[in-house]
Amino acid sequence: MIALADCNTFFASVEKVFHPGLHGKPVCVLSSNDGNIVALTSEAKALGIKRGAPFFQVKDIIEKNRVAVFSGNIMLYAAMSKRVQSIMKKTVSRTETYSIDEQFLYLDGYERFCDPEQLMRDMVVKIRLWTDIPVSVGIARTKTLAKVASKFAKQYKGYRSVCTIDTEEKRRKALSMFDLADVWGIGRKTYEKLTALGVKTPLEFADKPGDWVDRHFHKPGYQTWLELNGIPCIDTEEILQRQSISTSRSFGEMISTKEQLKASVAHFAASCCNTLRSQDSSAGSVTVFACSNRFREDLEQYANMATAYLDVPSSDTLEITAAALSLVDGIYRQGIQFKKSGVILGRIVPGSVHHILFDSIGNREERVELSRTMDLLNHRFGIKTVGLAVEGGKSEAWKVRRDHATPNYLTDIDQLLTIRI
DNA sequence: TCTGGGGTCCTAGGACCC
DNA sequence: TCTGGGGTCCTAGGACCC
Repeated sequence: MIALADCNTFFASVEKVFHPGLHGKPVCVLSSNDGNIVALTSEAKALGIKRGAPFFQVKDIIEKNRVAVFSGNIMLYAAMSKRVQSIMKKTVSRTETYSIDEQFLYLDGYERFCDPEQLMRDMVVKIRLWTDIPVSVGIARTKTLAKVASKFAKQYKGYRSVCTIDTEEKRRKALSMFDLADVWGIGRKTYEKLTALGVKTPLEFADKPGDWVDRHFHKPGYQTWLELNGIPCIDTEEILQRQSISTSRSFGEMISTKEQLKASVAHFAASCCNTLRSQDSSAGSVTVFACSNRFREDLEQYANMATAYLDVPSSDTLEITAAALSLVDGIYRQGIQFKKSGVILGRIVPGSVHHILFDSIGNREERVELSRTMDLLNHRFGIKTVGLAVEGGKSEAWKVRRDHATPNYLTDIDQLLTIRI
């Protein structure tokens, strides 16, 4: 059996930990640039606010109902996620991190000396006590069914945070009641296609013949079908090395000069390189993209991207930034109001330094050491204590807007929570 | 006025090989 | 005038996830 432990409305729950007065009140967390709603409590949902909605479109509801609003603070959420994860990892020996707020826990063997459901229930209580984060757990034979179970655990208080699908009867009942569009692996397109084919519930889908599913939905749909029928097939291996690393942002204000675009790209390239080195790896390709504001129909639309391949995989900020900047020359266009740009590093391989026989760069060790020293200074004295001059000053127009930010309570000694008595 | 970011996997089709 | 078959690798784009 496998369990999925899911933090309830995670980002909003973290904000509530540090703002205890918000208990039982509507809370929303915003995406980068305060653009969209990315997390919201049930109280906020009850007001008609939907996940993904642009902030400006629901501003009236938010102000009228005094909904608490926070700019997303991913550093804070990642730090809290680690604390929650560490409790889960101490509870079960084999776990797998699926996302910032979800963890799979392998329960095979535990039934020999305890009740797995009780084990999970005790874990949920402990997490609540130690971190104040509410968690729901679903237990079943496959990951997809465990996801279904966790939604039931969240939805119905009677389960006391843990729901188990361990019999054929429970599986069929759960799938007959579950919303087809909420099944893991069934997105908008697949849902539309299934509906058009007359399939209305996950149970009807699971009861279709396998070759019918394979013909219409190929491998991904077939895997979901197997999992819904209790046959595990979604890979359980931990992904040790990421295949790409990217940084991109929508700008606070649109920009039009090549210098500004280059400053943003240099900034994102440096950020990608930092991630690259932090996991002791190198990249073999650099992709740069930039585009205009797709919502402004009155302006000329433009989007372009370009990729450079490095002779030797590298994690050197100077080399990768230089490659990224020369790509900007190819995709920049005068007269375009740019709204977003980004850098994607690909062909990731282990190791920070690589060599070939005939190398145009002779001192790779020293150059990566220079980059590492910059990482160290920025870590010790704050982000962007040192950087490349081409990244520009602190108040660039392309910087994001964060009007409702919570401090980094857990990761910055200067931003600890202050309590007045 | 204001509309997110970071990933993975699959597939079709083109380029290339013998 | 007639112009194959089988295979691999790579890439772009789509679909999906949180």
